[in-house]
Amino acid sequence: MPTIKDVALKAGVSVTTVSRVLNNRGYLSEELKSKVYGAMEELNYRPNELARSLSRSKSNIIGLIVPHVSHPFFGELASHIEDHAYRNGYKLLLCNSQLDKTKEMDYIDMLRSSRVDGIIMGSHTLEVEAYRQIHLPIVTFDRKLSDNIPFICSDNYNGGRLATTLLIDKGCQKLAHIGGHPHLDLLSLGRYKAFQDIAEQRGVWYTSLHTDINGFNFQEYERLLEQLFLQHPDVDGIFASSDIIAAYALKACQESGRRVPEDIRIIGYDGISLRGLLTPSITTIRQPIEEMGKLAVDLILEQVEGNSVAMEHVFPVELEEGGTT
Amino acid sequence: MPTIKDVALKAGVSVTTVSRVLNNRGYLSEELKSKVYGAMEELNYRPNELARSLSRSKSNIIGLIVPHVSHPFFGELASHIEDHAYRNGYKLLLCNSQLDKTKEMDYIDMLRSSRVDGIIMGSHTLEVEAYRQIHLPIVTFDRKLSDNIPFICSDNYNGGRLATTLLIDKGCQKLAHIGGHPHLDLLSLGRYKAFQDIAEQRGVWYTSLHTDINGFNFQEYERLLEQLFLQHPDVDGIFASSDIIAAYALKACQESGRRVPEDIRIIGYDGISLRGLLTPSITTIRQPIEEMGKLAVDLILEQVEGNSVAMEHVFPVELEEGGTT
DNA sequence: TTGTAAGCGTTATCAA
DNA sequence: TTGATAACGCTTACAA
Repeated sequence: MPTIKDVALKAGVSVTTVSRVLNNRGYLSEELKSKVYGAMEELNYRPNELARSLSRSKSNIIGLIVPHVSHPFFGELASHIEDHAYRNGYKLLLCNSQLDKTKEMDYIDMLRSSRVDGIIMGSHTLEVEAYRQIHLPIVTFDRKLSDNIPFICSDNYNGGRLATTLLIDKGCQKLAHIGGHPHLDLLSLGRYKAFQDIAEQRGVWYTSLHTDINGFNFQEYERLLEQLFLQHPDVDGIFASSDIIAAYALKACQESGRRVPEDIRIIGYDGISLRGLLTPSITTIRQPIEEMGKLAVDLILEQVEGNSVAMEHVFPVELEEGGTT
Repeated sequence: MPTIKDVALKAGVSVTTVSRVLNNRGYLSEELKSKVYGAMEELNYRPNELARSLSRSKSNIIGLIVPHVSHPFFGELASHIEDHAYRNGYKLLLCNSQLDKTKEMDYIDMLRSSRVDGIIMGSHTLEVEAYRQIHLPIVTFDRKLSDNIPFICSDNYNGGRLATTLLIDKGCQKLAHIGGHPHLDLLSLGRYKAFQDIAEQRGVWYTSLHTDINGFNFQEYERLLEQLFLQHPDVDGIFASSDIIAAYALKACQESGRRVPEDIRIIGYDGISLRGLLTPSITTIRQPIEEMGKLAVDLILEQVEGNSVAMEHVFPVELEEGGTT
């Protein structure tokens, strides 16, 4: 591969000049520019980003850690993050933690070693202290790690309120909530909190199930629903904390002969675009995934530029009725 | 951030020695090792991968270009690629081309500038020549670009044969195929070819629809199905070239009062894990996505190490019956 | 306006 | 067994 030296030689100038042309710094005559560009063209020269990054102490890489990109919510989020990063001249290093502590820690180390300019955390299996040690621009999703790490989330409590209220207004009398493990003190617990509050305020019976700490296991969702219907066959309203869980709930209902929404109503959370592919399409609480992804990138960029950023970024949610309520 | 120099100073040795310890090269007394490791520990030292990469001319990064990670098939594929790369000490740079020529070309340039060790291409919107110019270890999915670029695909023709045969054996008499744009000379066209061949051999009527060149637009799938049922309301068998398209077909059937599989049968392709979430679950031709992803990484690694690799990697497919046939 | 030379943090080649 | 020192390819004072 040709280097800046080769270009300089061919153009009959110094490397400094080539570098200047490359970065458009200082006064450069048109003649000089075209001479240098010509040489680059001829040699099919591509500046070595590794060298640039080393020299500038800036890699233009953002690390993204999520549990699984194959989970539709994170897939969509990652897509938006990638696109926004791209538009800002950044590259994205993709890390699936699989909610494995070791892998997540490994990745944090790798990202630091790779001198990424910032990390977007969509997975949080470690102790708060581990994140504090990162000393790099960070943004997290759905978790408040400390007072000086910005986080992005949807208005979980309001989402939970909307969902629960809808179920009750439609006449449900025995509610169930299915969500992630509460031990992970995620902000999404607000959904559950609202569920409890509203159900109690309205005097409606409710129960709750959750995945084990590893979450995101599709088979587990099936198991949970089996369990629910075994213990409480007369549940007539389910608030699932993700559209995927809601989809499994729908499936379990259909397979057990329950009519949706006549016998039992279901509402999910997230608003993934795949929800429209089910029949009936799932009623959900939509988070603005694209805007949230964009903001994550913006917050990293702001921090990279040394600007201070707000810590709390709560996005409004919207009830989107499908056919399951 | 502390550098190797700081470690050397603190340990009272030269940087060469620290580097040796870091890379475990040559004879190193236990005493020396622990002295150096101790210093690293104390300083919380992390080797700078940018510097290492520059010096070794090897980044340990693989670039992955796909149309959209948010598409379940590519999401799963990306997950497996990521995990296998991780297990081999490689990082993954994620690029969504969105089937946009400019973006794809941009990314190829970015990846070359970033000195990635290889590129896995799951998107191909450019002319063959553009890929030939890359001069880097490459692997492609579902497309043969030239005689010396290895490719990975499933046994598309056999998959198409299995799918079509099943529909006909079950009694379908008017078949429809829905797939991607045939202009992209992808190997997945083999599915359609088999569909035609078998239908003709068996003397069954058939028609075919395809997306426009940009593909992967969920709304377009809905439009295509509307069109199909308008023109051929009596179609009783659909072979969709992806499970997602099949899911939209299922939805369209259910919404138009067609009973599946009584009135019309549907079979998809891919075997994404989300297919189980639909009711009824979709019959599909399963590709071994995990193995294919792993092989992609392995083929890059082999090339990186200078070994020659086979060019054709065709994976067997499996018919997996769900409730739509 | 252009060039020289010293970094950036490693690894690798020689000597000692 | 360890250590100077020159790369790796680029940016950036500082000079000219």
